[in-house]
Amino acid sequence: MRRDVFQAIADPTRRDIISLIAHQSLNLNSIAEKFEMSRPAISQHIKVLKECGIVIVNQEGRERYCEVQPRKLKELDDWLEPFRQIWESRFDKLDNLLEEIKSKSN
Amino acid sequence: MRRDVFQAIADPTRRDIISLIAHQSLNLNSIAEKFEMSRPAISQHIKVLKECGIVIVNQEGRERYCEVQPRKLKELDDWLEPFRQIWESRFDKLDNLLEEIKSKSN
DNA sequence: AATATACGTAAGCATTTACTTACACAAAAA
DNA sequence: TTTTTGTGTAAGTAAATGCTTACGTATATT
Repeated sequence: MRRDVFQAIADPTRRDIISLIAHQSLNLNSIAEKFEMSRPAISQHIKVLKECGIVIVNQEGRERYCEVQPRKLKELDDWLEPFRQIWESRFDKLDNLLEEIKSKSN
Repeated sequence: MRRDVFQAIADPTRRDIISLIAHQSLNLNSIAEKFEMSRPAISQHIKVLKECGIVIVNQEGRERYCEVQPRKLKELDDWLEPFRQIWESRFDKLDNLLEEIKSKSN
């Protein structure tokens, strides 16, 4: 089973979970409350996020607090780096301008 | 069928294709040559990349040149932005340092 | 005109994914 | 001690994914 950051963030629910707990750890039930799917479904998503290192789980009593490891998301940023240089280049900015002009004429 | 940038880059072959043609457009057969899977498999990957806007295809005679649209990858960058602020923060850098020290002691 | 090349796409198939319900179990509360 | 709460996990399932081989078709070459 592939279990990397790219595969983990491919699912929109998992992206929402990451955003939800980015600034404050939440226990599993609190997370699950925010979604319209079953608790076990969320539990399985957390498992994926945990296995690829995006989330770590801190047990406190019977509760499990899920905490994001933002550094792990830097792997995505690193992959993007070479492309960032391209879209920030002058030529790509020109493309952007032309695209804007075209969309305004519609 | 979901067809977004996140899902598109989840597949390692597709990421390799993007990297391969990032700086120079290539026609489909030239791309397929670089991989150990069949041409139709690559064709289907290109279709996904095309449908989500990462790649555009320019036909020249019977050849189809595949060109990356780096701007599209900026959607990823945009999603990452709020997390970038976290991993660049002082606290996360401290975490990083502690992590480094820990790994050196092994 | 016949052949070769560069594709796209359909059909089939094994595997993975994203859920569900049902159940088990440890920790906390009563 | 019994019950409630917070959770993980197993089993089942429908749909999606990533491939393959087979075939069709437009463009170029001979």
